Amino acid sequence: MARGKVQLKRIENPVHRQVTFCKRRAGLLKKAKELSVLCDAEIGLFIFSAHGKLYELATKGTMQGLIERYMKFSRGAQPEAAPEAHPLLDAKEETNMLKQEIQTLQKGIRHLFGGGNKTMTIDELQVLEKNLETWIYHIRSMKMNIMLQEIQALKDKEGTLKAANKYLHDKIVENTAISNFAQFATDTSNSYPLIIQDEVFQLY
Amino acid sequence: MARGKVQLKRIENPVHRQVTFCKRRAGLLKKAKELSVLCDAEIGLFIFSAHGKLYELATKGTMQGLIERYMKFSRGAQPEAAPEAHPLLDAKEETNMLKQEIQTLQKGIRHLFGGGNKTMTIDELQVLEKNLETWIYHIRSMKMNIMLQEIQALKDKEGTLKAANKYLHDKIVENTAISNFAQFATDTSNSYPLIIQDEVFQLY
DNA sequence: ATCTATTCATAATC
DNA sequence: TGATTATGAATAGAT
Repeated sequence: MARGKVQLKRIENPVHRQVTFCKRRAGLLKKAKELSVLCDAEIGLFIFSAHGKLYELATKGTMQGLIERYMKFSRGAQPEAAPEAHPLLDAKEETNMLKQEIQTLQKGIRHLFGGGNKTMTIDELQVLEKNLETWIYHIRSMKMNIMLQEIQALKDKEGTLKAANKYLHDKIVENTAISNFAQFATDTSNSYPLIIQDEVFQLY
Repeated sequence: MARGKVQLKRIENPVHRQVTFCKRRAGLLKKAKELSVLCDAEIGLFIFSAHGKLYELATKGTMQGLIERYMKFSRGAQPEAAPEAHPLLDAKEETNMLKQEIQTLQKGIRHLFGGGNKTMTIDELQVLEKNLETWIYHIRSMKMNIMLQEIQALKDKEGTLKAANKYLHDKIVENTAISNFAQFATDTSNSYPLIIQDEVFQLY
């Protein structure tokens, strides 16, 4: 924020990191108190430093009380489903946070594909590369999830089919035994196939 | 903070209070995230608005996990006041994390590609992943090029400096030989250094 | 810790 | 609400 724009990544120099941690921690606690006073809000905040030290703020009563209130609140909204709802997170905030990243990405993409004439610095490229790697990671997670779901669905379907198959097979054996008792146990090479094509069953 | 110094007391005008609450809440959450990223800290933050709405941030894992850590930390040996929900926590935690990741990803992609609201299929993801890999490849090439250029520039500069250095060294030897012929070839240990600091030459 | 040049956040305004 | 802008705050880097 001063004398140099901040990079939104872990500060590698441990001295700088510690100093920044002290300063920003103080700033954050101050801001939290201000918000609580100005707007009549209850705020619970705890910060674990990288080395495990705890700093906390509870603007009303104790942290315990606030945590209990939090528990009650978030339990209430626990039951599953509601896939398209965005109950807690302010979508706008998240969007704004993403905007900066996306701007960098778009700048990069424009440069790569749109003939943008502005040169990117190596730092910008570094940021862009890191973002892309993150995106790929997310995408791979999503793909993995989708594939796992599909596998599960296929397994379920397989189970259903096998059950139906067995049922039909039994039925056929039974019918065959009744209608043509003479052939019983003489020729299995022409028996109905154990595996039946999926298309036979219109499951859905 | 702007256009008027802030009074550290509850804002009485409800409209102003609401507006300020929104803005400062966003700012506080942002600052908390920044601190967490920059300084490698874990932060839990929850805000109850005056009307009871909850806003929360957990920088690592879930708020549940952070609260548990907080509990352990702040009261090492007290009886459990939160008896609920120990067994399922891990699975739920993982699920919640994935959901959040996916939501973030979807929002980001929506923005990245111009605001389409569609959910992505696995094929689309495949395409996206491939594109991202291509972009990363391009970016790495660009970085490589820039670095190679810089290396070449440095080599050029080195060459220039060495040439200048040699020229000056020759000059000095020549002058020494002329002005103090008696010392010629008698004591080389005090001769001028072959390597001269870069600062001597103001090349630009 | 203190100082200062900058960037950032945001109160007021539209 | 969503922008815009002027200004106060926060703070990165230097001392």
